[in-house]
Amino acid sequence: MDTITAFFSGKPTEQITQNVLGKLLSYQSPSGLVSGYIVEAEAYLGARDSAAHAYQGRRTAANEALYGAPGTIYIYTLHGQYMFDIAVQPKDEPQGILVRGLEPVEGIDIMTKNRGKTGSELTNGPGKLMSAFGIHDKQWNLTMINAGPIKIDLTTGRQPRQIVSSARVGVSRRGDATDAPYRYYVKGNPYVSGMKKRDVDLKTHGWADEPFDN
DNA sequence: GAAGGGATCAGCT
DNA sequence: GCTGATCCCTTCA
Repeated sequence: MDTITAFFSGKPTEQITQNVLGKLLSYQSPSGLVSGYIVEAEAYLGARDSAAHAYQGRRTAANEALYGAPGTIYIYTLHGQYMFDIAVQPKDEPQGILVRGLEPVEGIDIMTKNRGKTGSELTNGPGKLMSAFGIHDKQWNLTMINAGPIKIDLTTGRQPRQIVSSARVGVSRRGDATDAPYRYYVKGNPYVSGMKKRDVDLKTHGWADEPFDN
């Protein structure tokens, strides 16, 4: 079993979602390399999760990637924005992780140009981070992570000081699972969506290792 | 700096 | 037609 398969299966999706926090997500874009540490993600638990795209086994051309092998990339649009998911659990078990926030590392100049914004506004939301990466289509939907230009580095990365869980964003009036605490984020990181300025830890950005200057 | 509402569009039904 | 796993701008503090 390769490392991607092992990382994205064999344990509860809630746990995998917490494990991706601090991992480096990168994209070798036509304009250059862009990357960032994952600081916020949500778990979607498939057929039994009333907030999930695969609730009650719903399966269409659009959400087919959720049924793929662990590590399959699921890209879909919402309100004209592109969202980035990673399918987890074995093939035909349609669970997934939505990446909602990144702390930029490489290609910050490219992301600034793509977004027309600066600072935490670069990547503090699921549509924003895709826009920052310059991804405006579903070209990589259904492809495997680490097999193409989109990669996740499972061997290095940073350690969150504290992980906070909350209800998922944008899933009001979605049945029993509406209030389930399947959103996880790095406490105090400025690139978490909706993070209030007074809750940001300017010194560490919520990481346990080396401190920041800015 | 918080809150509210319009924009926007692919993928259903 | 209608609906969001959203974003952005405007308004009011």
